[in-house]
Amino acid sequence: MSTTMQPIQTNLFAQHTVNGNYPSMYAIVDCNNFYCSCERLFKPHLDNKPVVVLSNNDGCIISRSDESKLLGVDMAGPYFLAKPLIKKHDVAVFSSNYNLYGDLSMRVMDTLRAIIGEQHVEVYSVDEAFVDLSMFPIEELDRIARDMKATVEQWTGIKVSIGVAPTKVLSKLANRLSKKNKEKSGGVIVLDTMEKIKKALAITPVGDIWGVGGQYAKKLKEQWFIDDALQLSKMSEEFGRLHLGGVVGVRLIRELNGIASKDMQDELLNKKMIATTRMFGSPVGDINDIKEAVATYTSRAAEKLRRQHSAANIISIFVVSKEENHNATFNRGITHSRYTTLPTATSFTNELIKPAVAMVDGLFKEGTLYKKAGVMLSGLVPDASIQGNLFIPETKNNGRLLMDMIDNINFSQRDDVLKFAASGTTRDWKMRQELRSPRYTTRWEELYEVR
DNA sequence: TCTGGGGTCCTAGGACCC
DNA sequence: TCTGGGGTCCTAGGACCC
Repeated sequence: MSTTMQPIQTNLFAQHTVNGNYPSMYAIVDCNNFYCSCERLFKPHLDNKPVVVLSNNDGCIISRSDESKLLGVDMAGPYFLAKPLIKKHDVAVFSSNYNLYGDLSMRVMDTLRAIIGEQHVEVYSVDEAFVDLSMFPIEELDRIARDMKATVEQWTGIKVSIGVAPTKVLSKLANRLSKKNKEKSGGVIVLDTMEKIKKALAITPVGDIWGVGGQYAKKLKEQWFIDDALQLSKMSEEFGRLHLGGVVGVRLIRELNGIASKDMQDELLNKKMIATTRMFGSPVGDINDIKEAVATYTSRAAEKLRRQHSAANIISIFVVSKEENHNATFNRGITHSRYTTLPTATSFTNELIKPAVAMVDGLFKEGTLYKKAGVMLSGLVPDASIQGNLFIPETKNNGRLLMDMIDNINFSQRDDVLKFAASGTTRDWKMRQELRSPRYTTRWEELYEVR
């Protein structure tokens, strides 16, 4: 081997830089402990106090403030296991309040769009957005990122961390490091030289790379002794193809080497699948309760469907039974599912509820307890009944008007004021949400009072 | 007693068609 | 005596994400 041989990423960077600059630079803007921050925004007395937010049904912990993390409260751990610790340290606990989080998320994203321009912002999740900064000179990026952070925090009250790098995977890596050492980074890390990138890769465990989950991390360590991101970055693209999910793995290796392989995506306006699934508040053994739940989830899914002006060709439902011979560590239950291909694509709640409820009969077993059910709509196509279509009988168009009316009323109330009879009215199966905070920003009667 | 919900992308393999 | 090959669609399942 000749001594002039360079590590592979050196060569790749050399090929893909222009005048020493990188052709692309992405920022990931990530809200810190988002759900906890939202809860705190209206309860200033919780600043610097430990806070956690629970999943639906108060099952798992899905957001922790820094103080809770320090106390050792596990992420995604079951609430009941953490309860002693939470009690002992007087941690503030909230059921999730998605109306509130959705509204604050929108404000954060609108702020980013206002600063950088709509076309350069890609909303990635409720608390994260990629921002394309390729058009700015590289030496300006640190200042721009810090300005962005300060503005978002000032306008919305939500604290954010920012990572900037030539690819999305590297920007996520930078973002993670900025959070690990907030004092030093000030919540912003810019990886704008190869030296910085290498250093960052070397101190990132392979399982903390965006796109490497538990399965891959285990495999990489056990079979190839790959522990950190720098080691993985030196593997060939073919290695990625063979062992990390085909083209997904190839892209991952390239991104680690500074070659942007995940483009900015247009806002995903139309989903390809729509699901509404829930755990029950307590196990359910009555077929009529299951039918009510399925009908309700179908209504909700159909609303989502109409909101994106789609119609579904396929509806499937599933139920999860409580496992009888369960052991303590693995009690996930068994999933039973059915699907129906509809005669024509539809977005009408009543046309979807009928087959959905009918499928329950095929799945339900007397004497079994169920803990979860769900409805999925797929085979989505544009909704032909949206504009009055001459070739569709008039009754069909009336159906569309009825759906619009129901959606408008329900949307304005943000609740199920109008629903179909099949959804029932008792709802024994409803999820628990004992600890929900008021929906300050979306319900008039729950508005935050300033004194 | 008790462990969320809603998505994405990709691949393999079978069915079917010409 | 002897039975192709390529394309496309669909479904199941595995991985990942927040």
